[in-house]
Amino acid sequence: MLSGDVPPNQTIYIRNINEKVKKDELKRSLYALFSQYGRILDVVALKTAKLRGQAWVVFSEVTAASNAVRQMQSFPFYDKPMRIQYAKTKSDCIAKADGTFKPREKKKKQEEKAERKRKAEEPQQSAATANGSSAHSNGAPAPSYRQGRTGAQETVAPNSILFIQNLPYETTSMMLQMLFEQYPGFKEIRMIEAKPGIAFVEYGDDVQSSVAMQALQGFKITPQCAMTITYAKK
DNA sequence: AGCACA
Repeated sequence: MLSGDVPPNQTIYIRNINEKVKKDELKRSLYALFSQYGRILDVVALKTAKLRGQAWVVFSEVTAASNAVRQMQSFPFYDKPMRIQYAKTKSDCIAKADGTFKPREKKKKQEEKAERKRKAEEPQQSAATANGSSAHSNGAPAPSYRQGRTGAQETVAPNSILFIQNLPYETTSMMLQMLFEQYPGFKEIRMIEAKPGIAFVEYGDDVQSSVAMQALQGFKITPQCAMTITYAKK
C-alpha cells in the first residue's frame, strides 16, 4: 500500500492543506474538487490546533476514494500539494448508515460534561434509521448527479478551464457569462462559431473552476438541455 | 506531521 500503509477506506484523509483558508470555503472547495470521483457523503474539517490543515472526504464507494488518492495526490491546492491517504477509521456518517455507529468513548475530561448533558435528555433511539442514508451534512450545494459516476478511470485532471457541452443552439456568450461570472476567479467565456453547443470557460485556477463546475453542473438553459461540464483537456 | 465526526 503506497499510501502510507493505511488500508483502503471510503474516506480519504488529506493533510498539508493551506491553513489560511476558512473552514467553510475549504469544505466547499474540497467538495467541488473531489465530487468528480464519486458521490461525496460528507466533508469534515476542523480548525482546532491539532486538526487544522487536515480534512476528511467521505465517499460512498471505496473505488472513488482510491481514484481520488491516486489522481489527486500532490495536487496543488491553495498553493500547497495535497497529501492524501485513506482515513484510518470509518467515518461516523458511514457507521450511522450501516448501523454500527456507537457514540464514541469520552476522550477528554472537558468533553465529558457535554456528553453528560446529551445523555440526560436522550429520549429513545427511534429504531427506524430511515433507509436512504441522507448525505450532505456540509453546506455544499446539492449536486446534480445527472450521470451516475462510477469512479471509473475516465476522470480528467482538474483544469482552470472548463469544457461545456450540450448547450442549446441559441446560447450566447453573454448568457454563459451571466451564469459563470457568479463564481470567483471567472476570466472569460470562449465559444467557437463553427461549433455550436459547446464553450470554454476560464477561471483563475483549478479550485475556482471546480467550484463553478460543481455549482452549475447540469444547469438547464432550456428545459431540454442540461449542460455537461468537464475540465478541458490540457 | 498531526486521523475527526460541534
